[in-house]
Amino acid sequence: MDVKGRGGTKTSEVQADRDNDGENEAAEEEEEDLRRGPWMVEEDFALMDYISRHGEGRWNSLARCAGLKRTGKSCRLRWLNYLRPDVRRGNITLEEQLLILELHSRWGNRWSKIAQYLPGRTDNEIKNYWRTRVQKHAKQLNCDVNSKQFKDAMRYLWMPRLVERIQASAAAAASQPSSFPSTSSAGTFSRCMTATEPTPNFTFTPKFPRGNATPENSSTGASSESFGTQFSSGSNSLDHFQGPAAVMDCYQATAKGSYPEQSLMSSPSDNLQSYGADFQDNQFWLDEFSDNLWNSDNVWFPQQQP
DNA sequence: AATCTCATCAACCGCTAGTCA
DNA sequence: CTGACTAGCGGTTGATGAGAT
Repeated sequence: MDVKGRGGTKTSEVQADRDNDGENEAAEEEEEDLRRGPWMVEEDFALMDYISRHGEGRWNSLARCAGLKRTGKSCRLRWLNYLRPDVRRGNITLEEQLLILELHSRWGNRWSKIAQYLPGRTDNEIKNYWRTRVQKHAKQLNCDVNSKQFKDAMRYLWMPRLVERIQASAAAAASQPSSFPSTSSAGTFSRCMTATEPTPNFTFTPKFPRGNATPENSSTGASSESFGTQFSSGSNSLDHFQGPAAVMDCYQATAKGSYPEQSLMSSPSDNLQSYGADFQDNQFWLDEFSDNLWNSDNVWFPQQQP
């Protein structure tokens, strides 16, 4: 990582950036104490050790007290994106892809909000996924990622295809004599998860959201009982969001040309009924797109790695 | 074997909103 | 009310590794 030699401590962290473009000597004097770039193992240990003893707190003072020559901002980011015990590493699963697509269509680039519904995943990770996979493909198709065409393609082609793959994986897993240990999660989503993760070498204990606070209007938030129940436990801003299983139901129905009685989306302007009409309008374009889609599965559905 | 290209992702930046004295 | 400070968000950058040439 490039060390630009800008920034500073405490107030100067932001202020130095804004005021002097690295020419303020006082700020520079302060910042020479600060480390930037990749974290060293010792730093990670120091941060983890401090948080395990004292918990998270005010990040700037935490950084100082832990003896870290880092900004509080940097410590916070390192903890949230990498060191937190419940951070989930590894490939984004098909189910997670489906959720990301669905939630992004609903909320746009609200990465942290989307991340709340993918326990263990960070906003950064989801954002990276979107940029590297989704935007890349939009680019290949010469259409804007925010265009109606691309969104329709996602909804009518990519997402149903994801559902197919999830089902296929689930079926394959079911036919195998328990070669994978069952996870603690119940429900459609978690059943599928085992199929795409041959080596689940982590203990998945989702916290919701961000590991501690009350989940968005959920009373069952900290429970690790079930992916599914967590998703369906919210009620406020998610409205009638039914969780991954409902997402899958919707797209199964859509793929078959029928629509569920209860829309996944609560907004009248954003429900599957209207998608049906839109679908007719865009049939021609989607047909072409579909060809492209089937010919580039490796882009849409990169191989899961062990 | 060397070099180039591309994809990925950790870490940074700027900005905004919230909190508190 | 105001200003200082902090936390958190979304956008961007750059290091790195893998695959292609």
